[in-house]
Amino acid sequence: MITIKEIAARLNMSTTTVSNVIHGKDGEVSEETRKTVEEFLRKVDYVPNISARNLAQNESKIIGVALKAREDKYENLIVDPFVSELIGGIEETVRNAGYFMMIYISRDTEKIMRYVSGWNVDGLILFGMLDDDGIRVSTRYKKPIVCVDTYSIEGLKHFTNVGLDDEKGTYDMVKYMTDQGHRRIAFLSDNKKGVDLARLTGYKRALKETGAEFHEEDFLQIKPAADEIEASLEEMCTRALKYTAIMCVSDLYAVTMMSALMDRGIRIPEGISVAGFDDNLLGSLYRPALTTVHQDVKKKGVVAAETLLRRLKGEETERQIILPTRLVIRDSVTKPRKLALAGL
Amino acid sequence: MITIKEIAARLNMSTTTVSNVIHGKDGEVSEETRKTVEEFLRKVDYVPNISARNLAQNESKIIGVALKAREDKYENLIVDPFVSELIGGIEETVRNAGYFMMIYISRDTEKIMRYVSGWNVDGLILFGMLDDDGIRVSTRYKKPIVCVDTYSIEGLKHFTNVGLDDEKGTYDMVKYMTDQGHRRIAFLSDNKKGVDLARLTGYKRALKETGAEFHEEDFLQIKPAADEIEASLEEMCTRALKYTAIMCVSDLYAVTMMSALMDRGIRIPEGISVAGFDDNLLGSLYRPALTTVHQDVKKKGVVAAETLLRRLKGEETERQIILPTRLVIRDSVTKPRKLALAGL
DNA sequence: ATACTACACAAAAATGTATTTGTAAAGAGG
DNA sequence: CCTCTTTACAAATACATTTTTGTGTAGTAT
Repeated sequence: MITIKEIAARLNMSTTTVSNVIHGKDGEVSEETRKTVEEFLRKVDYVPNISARNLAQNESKIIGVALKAREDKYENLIVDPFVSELIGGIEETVRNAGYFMMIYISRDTEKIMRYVSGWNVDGLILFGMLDDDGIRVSTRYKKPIVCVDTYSIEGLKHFTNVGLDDEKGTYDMVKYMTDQGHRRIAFLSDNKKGVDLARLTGYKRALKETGAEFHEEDFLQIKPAADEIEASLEEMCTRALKYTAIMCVSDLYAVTMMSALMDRGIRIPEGISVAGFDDNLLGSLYRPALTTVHQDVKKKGVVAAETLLRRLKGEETERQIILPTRLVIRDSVTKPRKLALAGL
Repeated sequence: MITIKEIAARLNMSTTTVSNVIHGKDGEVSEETRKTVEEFLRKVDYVPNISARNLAQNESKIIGVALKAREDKYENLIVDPFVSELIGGIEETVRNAGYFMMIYISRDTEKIMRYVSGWNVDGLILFGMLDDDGIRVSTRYKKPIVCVDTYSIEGLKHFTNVGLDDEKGTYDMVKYMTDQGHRRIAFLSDNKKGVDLARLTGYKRALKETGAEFHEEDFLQIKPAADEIEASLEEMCTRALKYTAIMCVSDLYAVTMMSALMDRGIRIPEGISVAGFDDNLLGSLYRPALTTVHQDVKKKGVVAAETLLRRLKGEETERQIILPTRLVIRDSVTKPRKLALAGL
């Protein structure tokens, strides 16, 4: 790779002049030499060394995306459709602004932050990082941070968050179900933290408005780990018979559940109605097509990145940006059947 | 961020000594000073500046992943399940070897290669880049390149390729179908290039062995662009009636097709058998569960990355690495029905 | 006692930029 | 004609490392 220095030498001028041409500092350089240099640059196909530039300017033009891996889910987070769509949105935005995206995945937040400092990353987008440990580590980092989908109280104090009105999402959907006549509605998820908790809360609120009461047993806790999923599904299906509808915390679980139910001879939606949350390809291609709560994941990434970029330009930004949800009515929810186990 | 220089100043020693401790060059430094330095390093939480290191060593510890975006598919490539799984495999491998992954997506190969040189990327993984233009640009880059799934003759001359036995994959599946008694089998894809061509070839070969002849009309060309997909699906479904089975070039298309057919009252597999290729989550969760050709996409990424890393260590590697496929028999293919339009 | 070697560290150079400071030459204003 | 400013460029410095070369001291061999 040819360097600015070498170019300067070959043209018998100083690096300053070449650098000035490259940065289009007109007025600092005569029309004639500008042309000479520009022509030469094109001829030798000059590309500036970014490491050197970073060093000289003390900025990296890198946006870091830090993902804390969870034990039980996918062994590799990027494969999660949510994550890949999110990253897609970030990448596109960041790239168009002349930045690069660098992804860090680990369970070890310390390690993540070492990379981040090592590369002198200009700004950081956090996903799934904000447990107590993650917050402690992240606050040490003195550059702009935006996090996605965090409900950590402590985290919200420190960082800008881009999230979703999760609570309203499930509220609207469960309201839609109760309007259809459903009264016995279960909620299926694998945990009760963060996003899942918010969705659970919306479900409870809508349920309460019908006068129905939430019992702990209405929470179907699925175990997604590969060695437990089959047994878990078996249990879910038996317990599901007591309900006319299931509100699932994600499309993935909704589709998984529908398949498990159909495998056991239960028809969807005639037997049980099932609703999802996210609005993936998965649910739209499935038959019956999934009734679900739409969120624009890519946009989440775009907004997170845009917000970060604005912070990098010195602008102040909102502390919380909440994206809206929207009901997508398809075929997996209908009016309730008579209860299979009537009288329960 | 504290620098080596500052540390040296504070401890009244030279940067050389600190650097030697950091790099564990025993024998170059006394036991005592080593301890002093190590302790101090820990205390101030020193992290080396990677840009500076890159500059000094003329290596970046970055593995670039270059993806040439296609017009008609997803607006953002990372969202493609294949791509995200591939990237997942690469990221994991590369990270464990102490490298970083940097993704470049563009339709403009020139632009991609400018980034690559700018960052002084140590090695490159190419996907979908090797059209004529891409090859011209890529061969200018003088560091190791590994490409994934390329069938470009010219490309194979220049670079190591990690691919799949696509031809055998469809061959095996179509053989399985003909063994079940199918004779009229269509092939569904959106193009006839590269991977798709190889899969088409395998299909033709298996077909030929039954004595059946391939007619151009047996190739169902789907148009996946958002504004054409509906009309295209309508056409596909009508044309599909002349067959007892469809070999689809991907799980995504298989599932899309199954839904379209079922929406028109055709039962799968009783009405028409459908087979896919890739073995996604999509197909395994669908009902009827998709009979498909399995490939290990993540492994493709891992192998590509490993091969590249070996090249970086100076090892010679094979020019072509072909991963195997495997039939996954589920529920979407069964023995043929009587032909709906018998006598055609 | 002299020369050589090993040790432990320091000083300096190099990596490729950007930026700051410096400097001739030309032109303008009085 | 002298001073001041502008123009167009050059030289030097800084960025944080790594690497090469240098140096003083102590120990060892002759």
